[in-house]
Amino acid sequence: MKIATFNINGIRARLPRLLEWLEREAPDVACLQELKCADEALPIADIEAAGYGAVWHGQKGFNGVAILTRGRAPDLRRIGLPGDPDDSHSRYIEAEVDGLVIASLYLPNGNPLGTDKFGYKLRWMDRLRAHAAELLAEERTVILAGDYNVVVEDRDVWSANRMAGDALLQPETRQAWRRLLYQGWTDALRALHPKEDKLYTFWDYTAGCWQRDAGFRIDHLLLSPTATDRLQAAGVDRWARGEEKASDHAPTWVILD
DNA sequence: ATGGTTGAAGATCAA
Repeated sequence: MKIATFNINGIRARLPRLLEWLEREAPDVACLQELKCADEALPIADIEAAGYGAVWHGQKGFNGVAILTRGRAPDLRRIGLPGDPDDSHSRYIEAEVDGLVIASLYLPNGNPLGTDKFGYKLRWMDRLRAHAAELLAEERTVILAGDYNVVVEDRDVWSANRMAGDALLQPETRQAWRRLLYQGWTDALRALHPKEDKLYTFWDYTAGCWQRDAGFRIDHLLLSPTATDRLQAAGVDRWARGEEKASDHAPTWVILD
């Protein structure tokens, strides 16, 4: 069973890229982020024609998350993280698929530092950790997949020095990541590629970042203990980033037996 | 030196 996460950066502008990737890689589950469209504007007919069902939480202009499943629609479990009824951002959706609990999440970027955007990021991470603890307490097989906007280690970015002032690699950001992981989650890509220094999943559009492989590893799949027991493979579909009119992220995936 | 690019909205913001 192949489960992927893909920050699509505008599902309408990127629809040909999405359909091409679904056909070529045939993921059983595709967690999407940055739909950048309202609920009613999602091109569901095209997705269904490609053989996928979906649940989604859109938002006009920015954010927006979805879970696509091959053959049929997933069973929706939750839209939005608990803990802040005033949070209007569409950044979390959770569904059940073949006995697995799967979440598609778009963690706040948090830039620039010195604004409430960074505080919002850290508060959102607190809420994610609280909800993740509840999922583990259910003893279900869980995959938390998405754009975490967290550079876990210095080697997960092309230049930690040049990016030192970025919200993605602040000590507070990494501390919040570790608090989440130490509940018992496994960072699937890193677990299967412990020595690989360029497991990048994102390359900025500017300054020739893609051409000189100046990337970031920020799209992650966190696996619960019983999901980790089933982990067979993990990777990044780098080819997708090199296509015309590509998203700035590449699809990132795991295979469970 | 505060650059560079993209999408969606709309004459700017978020990334």
